[in-house]
Amino acid sequence: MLVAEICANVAAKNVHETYTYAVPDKFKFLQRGWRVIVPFGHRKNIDGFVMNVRETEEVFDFALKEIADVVDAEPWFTPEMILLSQWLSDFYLCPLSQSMTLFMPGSRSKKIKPKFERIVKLIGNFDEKDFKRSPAQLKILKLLRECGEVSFSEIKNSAVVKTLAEKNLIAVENRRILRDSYANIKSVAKEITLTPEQTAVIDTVKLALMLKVFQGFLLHGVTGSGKTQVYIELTKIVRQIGRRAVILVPEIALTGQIVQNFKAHFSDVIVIHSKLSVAERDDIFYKIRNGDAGIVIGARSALFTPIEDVGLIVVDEEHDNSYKQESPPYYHARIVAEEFAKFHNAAIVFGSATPSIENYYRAKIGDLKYLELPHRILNQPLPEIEIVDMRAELESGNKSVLSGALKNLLTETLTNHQQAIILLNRRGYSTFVMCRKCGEVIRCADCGKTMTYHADGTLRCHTCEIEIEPPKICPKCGSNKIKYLGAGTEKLEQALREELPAARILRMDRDTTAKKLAHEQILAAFKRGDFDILFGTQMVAKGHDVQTVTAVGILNADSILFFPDFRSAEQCFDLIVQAAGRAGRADLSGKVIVQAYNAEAEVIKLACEQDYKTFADGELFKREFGFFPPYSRLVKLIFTGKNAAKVQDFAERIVATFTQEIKDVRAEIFGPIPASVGKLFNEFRFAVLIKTLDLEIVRGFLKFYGLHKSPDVQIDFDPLITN
DNA sequence: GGCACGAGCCCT
DNA sequence: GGGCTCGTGCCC
Repeated sequence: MLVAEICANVAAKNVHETYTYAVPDKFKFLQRGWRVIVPFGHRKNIDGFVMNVRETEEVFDFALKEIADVVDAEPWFTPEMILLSQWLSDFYLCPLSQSMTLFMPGSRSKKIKPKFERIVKLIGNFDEKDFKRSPAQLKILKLLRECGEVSFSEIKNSAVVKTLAEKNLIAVENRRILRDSYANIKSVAKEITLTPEQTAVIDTVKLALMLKVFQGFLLHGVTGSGKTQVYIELTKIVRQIGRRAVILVPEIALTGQIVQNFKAHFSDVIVIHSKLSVAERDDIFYKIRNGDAGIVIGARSALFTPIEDVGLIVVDEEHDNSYKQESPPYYHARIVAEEFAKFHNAAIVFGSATPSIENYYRAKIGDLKYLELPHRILNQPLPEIEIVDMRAELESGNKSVLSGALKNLLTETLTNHQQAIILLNRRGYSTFVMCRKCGEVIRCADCGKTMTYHADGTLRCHTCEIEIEPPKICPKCGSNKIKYLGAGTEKLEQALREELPAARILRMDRDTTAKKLAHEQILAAFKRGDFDILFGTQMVAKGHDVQTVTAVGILNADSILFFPDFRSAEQCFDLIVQAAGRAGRADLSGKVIVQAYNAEAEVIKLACEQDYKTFADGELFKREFGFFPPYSRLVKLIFTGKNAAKVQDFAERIVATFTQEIKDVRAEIFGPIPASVGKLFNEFRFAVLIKTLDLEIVRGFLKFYGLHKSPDVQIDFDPLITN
């Protein structure tokens, strides 16, 4: 009897095992990797993934059910996809179905109808004089002689097509249309002379590419040092030896530029993004499976395609937090990408102007090979940075969000017909609403975070997206002394309009980019020169390269430092250096104004000097002392439930048990404390943090107590924030 | 996740 | 005794 081990794709944390099903004769072609439909429990139509097929005489002590149907016409999962799924499930303690579902972006298995187009083609020879009395036929034949082939829908006369087909002069065939929303991006490769630094970097990685072995590199290149060109040259090498490349970027919407650059050099670039429709995704996977994609570019999800024989994987802007998935299984694309590279015997290049402290450390101890691009291309200097102390500004009577120095810089920029970028990392108008009498701050009734006032007159919670009317009197003391404090991007907008009325300004934050292509449209308009000042949240500081930007303003540069977290200094440093890096990238020199209340903070100073190594070494010293990554690995547990006391009690018992059992390795456990999002969807949340030298022991503990199967516990390996 | 099953508890 | 909720275990 032929049976199959099936991974049932149910969204249940506690279904980790595979199930045995009978394979009916009509499906005896099934193999590992196929997607099927199976009955499961009381449900008739569950997606299943075939993990194994075998012949057996075994007698089962339960009634075997039969596989009901198959989903596709070929296996969906390649061997590499299954290996990576299994690795994810072992590392992150998630059900296999969950990690395998990552390889089906968009949705569950669906029988997608491929889109076909009817094409009319010329297949025979004809003589024009034979068609004197059939002008309609002649017209079509001439059209086809000119164009080769034409879409059926363009020829409105189907009767004539039929006649010509019967004469064997033309053929009508169905061709699969591959939907690709990035198909229209085209540009021309510019002739580029590589700098000696770029050449040296390329030569080093080339060795690993030629050897077809796994090796990790950290490419530390200052902003504007030409990292993208390095990626392109490496991709050329890997394509020459017949292997493929995967290029990961933090957020595809903000990096249209890299797509453009690659498309200028290569004809077989595929772009993956999370907003792919199921149909688009199927078409793209089909192309990749056929081997028609030599280069896959995309965000995290670009790791989860059927691509084979990959020789190079690039993680661009590797320090970026969007590489961390903030929903189960909470994977970090930086970690997964490296595993992916190992399975493919590929080289992996982590690139950044501000490498993550983790990877900087690995480069220091030789775990990654360190490559450096310390200068901008064309020897353009790094921008000049000035720190403005906003407390002094306030004392001198300037209450605006714009300091005098920034206002002067912007005025000068406008006069010179150049462009400016301003970063303010809070959206909305006022970032909090407070009663001046009793000090009460309006908080979200659901999660307890401070609510933000928006210019449209609403108070919003940026975590739960709850919207309320701002209260006229204080809900606590009844006073009417309600004050709107703290500046967001909307208030900045108002200040710019009032103080620089001639400037054409453009806001970019989550509120103005809600639509699918809004990011690209905003950046394109700014690049065309339709606007003088682009301002908004940190998305204005990411990756893009606008040649005429000479001025950058960073407001509330130190605001991150008020969130006490072991990574806040790193975040602050990255933000300043990355934002400053947008200035003066072509032959125009750049100037940057950094506004801060805590202007003498060491991080601000080092960031303004762009002294990465001093900063990173100091950070390493602090982290070693505090037993934080890279000197430990973190595991965060979030316990949830409707009854706060019960949740806390359970978490406390787990912490006590851990403390007792895990004595012989260096591991520390902290908490429970109310999580940073203390309440969500009407459930209370408590955080527990584990620091360890040995993740395997922690995994063993979590598994022994079944925490990975509990719907009330979320496990986050390598969390971004600790609570 | 979704459902069946059984323990515990209240009702007239 | 019947019917309700809630916690628990299983799904091949």
